[in-house]
Amino acid sequence: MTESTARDYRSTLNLPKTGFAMKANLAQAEPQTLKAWKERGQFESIMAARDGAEPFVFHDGPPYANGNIHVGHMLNKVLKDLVVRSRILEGKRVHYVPGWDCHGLPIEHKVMTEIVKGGKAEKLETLAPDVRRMAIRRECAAYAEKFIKLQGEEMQRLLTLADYAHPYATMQPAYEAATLEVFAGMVEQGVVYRDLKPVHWSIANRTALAEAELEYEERQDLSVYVDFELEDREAAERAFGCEIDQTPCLMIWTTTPWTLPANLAIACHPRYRYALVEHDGALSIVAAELWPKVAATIKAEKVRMLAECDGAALVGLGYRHPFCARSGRVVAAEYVTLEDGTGLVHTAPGHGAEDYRTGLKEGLPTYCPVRDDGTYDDTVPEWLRGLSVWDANAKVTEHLRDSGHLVFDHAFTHSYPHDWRSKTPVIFRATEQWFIGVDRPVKRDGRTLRQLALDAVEHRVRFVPDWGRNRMRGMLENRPDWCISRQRSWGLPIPAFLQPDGSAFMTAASIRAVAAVFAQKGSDAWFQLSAQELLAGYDASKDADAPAGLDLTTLTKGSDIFDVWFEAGSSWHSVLRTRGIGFPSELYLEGSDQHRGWFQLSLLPALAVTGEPPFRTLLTHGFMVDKDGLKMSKSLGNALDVAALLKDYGADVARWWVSSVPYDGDIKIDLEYFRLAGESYRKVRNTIRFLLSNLEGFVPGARVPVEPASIDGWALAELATLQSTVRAAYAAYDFRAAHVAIFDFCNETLSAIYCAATKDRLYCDARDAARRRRTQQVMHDAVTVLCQLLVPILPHTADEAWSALHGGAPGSSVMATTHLDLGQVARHGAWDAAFAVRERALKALESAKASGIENPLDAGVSVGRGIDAEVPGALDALASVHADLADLCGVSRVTLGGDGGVSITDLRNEPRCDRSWRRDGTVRQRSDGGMLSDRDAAAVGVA
RNA sequence: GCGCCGGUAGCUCAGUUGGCUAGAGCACACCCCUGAUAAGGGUGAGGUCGAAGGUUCGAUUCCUUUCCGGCGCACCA
Repeated sequence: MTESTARDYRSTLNLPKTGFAMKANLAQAEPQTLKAWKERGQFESIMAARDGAEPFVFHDGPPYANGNIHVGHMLNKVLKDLVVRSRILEGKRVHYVPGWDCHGLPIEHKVMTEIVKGGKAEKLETLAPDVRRMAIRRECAAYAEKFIKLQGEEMQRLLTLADYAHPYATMQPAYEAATLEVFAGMVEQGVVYRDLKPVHWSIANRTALAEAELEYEERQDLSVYVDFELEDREAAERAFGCEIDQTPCLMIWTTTPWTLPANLAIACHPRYRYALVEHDGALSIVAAELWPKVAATIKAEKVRMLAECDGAALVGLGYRHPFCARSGRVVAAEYVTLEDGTGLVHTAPGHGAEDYRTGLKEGLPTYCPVRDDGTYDDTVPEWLRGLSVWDANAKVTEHLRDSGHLVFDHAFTHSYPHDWRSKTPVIFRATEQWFIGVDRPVKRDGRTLRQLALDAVEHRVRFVPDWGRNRMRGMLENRPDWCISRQRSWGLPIPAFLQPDGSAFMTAASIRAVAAVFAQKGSDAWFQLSAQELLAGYDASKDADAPAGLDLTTLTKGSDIFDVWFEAGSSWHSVLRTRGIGFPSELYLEGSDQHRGWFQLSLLPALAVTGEPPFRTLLTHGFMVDKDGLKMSKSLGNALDVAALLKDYGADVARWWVSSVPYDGDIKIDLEYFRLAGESYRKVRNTIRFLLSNLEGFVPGARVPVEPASIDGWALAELATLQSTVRAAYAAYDFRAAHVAIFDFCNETLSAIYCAATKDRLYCDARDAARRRRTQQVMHDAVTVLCQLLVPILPHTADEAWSALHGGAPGSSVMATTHLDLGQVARHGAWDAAFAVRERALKALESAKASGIENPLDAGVSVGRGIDAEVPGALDALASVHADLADLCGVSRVTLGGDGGVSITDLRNEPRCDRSWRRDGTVRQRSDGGMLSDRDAAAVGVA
């Protein structure tokens, strides 16, 4: 029995064999899979297979149709796909429609930049407004179309499953019409109104500008320190708690003297200290901390600080406007800082964003005496009327100097916004805008949108993670009215008309009439048809809301468009209801920035129009940061390219990584993580490959019975547990838990334990031995279940394995199946004891290596009564699973009995089976001359 | 500046209502197998749980402060 005489039985073994390759080659294979899916009409056939099934309504938030997709899109789209696919496997019908946000400034700005670069801007200016807008819109539409196509392909390359043949786009006529229907509903509910709001205004182009159209340049302005005299000296005495012999003044600082005619209030910080100071005989109030700086700036010589008080004490004091016949009062504002100025802020609600908010809060009018050409109207003192605001700076300053209100003036250089096209400085000017009022009662039930939204967030919407509720509640409590109008070309027109007296005409019925036109011709119709043509379907006599004396022939079209968020925020109607998919949606899933964005701006219209929140669950994910926790950005150079990732690792590995990530909070992303994900993917792949390679020749038919006391029974019970764990994890959107459970099952339960333990029987038992068939049955079940549990994460690999499992049959897809019903799987109680033995045996084997027993098959394990001290009742329990105990420990045999605990016996002196390499006590020379164990002799068919 | 979230082994993460020697995977070290082989298996070494206070018999877990990072909001009169 030396090595030279050992016979080679290799050819008699059932060695693993499969066409399922070890190397996945995803970058090459996935595009082909994708092509095959498309040719087969995978999405359509899955929808057909789920025809009549219970729907799971899930709705895609539209990304902006601009640029290539980035890792943030990848995360978002893959997470969504995990939901789509896992619900389909549960038998649900998921009609998931991908969408794009098309309108808006980023595209218009990009297109305008091209036009300016191409030298076509001047020509554009010569066109009539509608013609010019159409020219811009055509370019924008083409741009959006291009990126919808590009991004759609990139998203499909991620192997996401959706109705890509029929996406929604906010610029589609049907979508636009549906958006107007939502708007009509809101008008009907009485929450839409028109009011003044300050915006960046280009005097040169007489148009409002968005932040992105501003260029900040250095500019020299006149900065002035101005005294506003208090109305009531006694009130000042009370505030400072001392006697004052002359009426003090509030000293403000501004770099825009031209806004002083619109001054309605002076803001102070309620918690700062303010000082009453005497300077060269005058008495002023400024922030205590700033006084030394101010005193130096205004070159005051004789200064004296008389008293101090908190800003809160000043609030409510009245003052006289230095040159307008009215008074103002002191208000509190948290935004007041001590960096510049005097700590008292000149407030003109018609000329500043923060001033405007303060004005709203304090009930001040949004007063703006400046007309669209930058000149004052007739509400200002006569000496200013008709004057340009730029000329007014000097004039106002002179006037203040003459009246003794000017404390100091000097030239001041600062960064100031300019119109990017005309390069002229812009001003803040209040203009008429459309708003959705969150504190106006909704006609249907009398509560306001804010109340409805807070109630929905509190009681009617589930948040994943839960803290999203707090966050959204906070935002809803504080949000101002929603300004929905923009003064741009690339967007959905607000279908308002102007009457000859300048008032707006727009009713629910008139909006619906325009919507019908848009449904046919798209919103371009607004620029191509006359007001009368647009309202052809409108009958004022049937419209109870029509204003008295309405004459349609005198109407002209308004020129505002919607805030793009209104369009996206209408998708619950424009897509879900219009397409009959279902309402409300079970789930909206976006980045946590959408608490303020899409979530909130979908919630408000839906509540106004239907009284229902458009979603039952809001799931948010965090943002990608680099491995040091810093934000991804092109300028930092730490951004990863999706196309490169797919080329290097493939979509399945990328998805495997996404599924492993705890998505609330920041998500660290780095190339290294993809390499690691690739390795753990390979582990799962190889495990499946091993299972498949041992199923060759196994014909699934009548189920082979699986005894709970066998290792196969144990594995089947583990499989059943895995299945329910992973399904529950998917149901709870806990993809990471699903990922970890699947990985641990493949790595530990299967690869380290079950596959290792069953190798011997798979290779050495007779091909059709009952024991081998039983193991194959469980392995077949395992591949089936794993494919189904994995397909949401690894759609390509799962289908590849599925095809291998079914004899390479092309055209079959796991996605067409529902989870295998494993039935009631009994769990035998003896396995806990068996694994306790295994753990001790492995440790003992490790130390036995020192005494020369290096191969576990050269060892036996004996388990005595001693084990009961550590694991009560173990020895008796082990008797029932004795048959598979040696395989479980990887040794040649296990003997039970005696007094010891778990110990290793050296079997190197016993004969070794030439075929199975085991020393199980039955090995002897057989009729063919080989040394074989009983089992192997029978398998080979020798006596 | 304000609101929300996170900071546990080299890395990615678990740690239920405060309580047995703080867990897992990867990576690492050593070893085995060579009939899953550009595979597989075993054993082991890694942590003052961001920092500082406090409550408690006891705190990674509760409270306060602080530092670092992210998202959102606001701001530069």
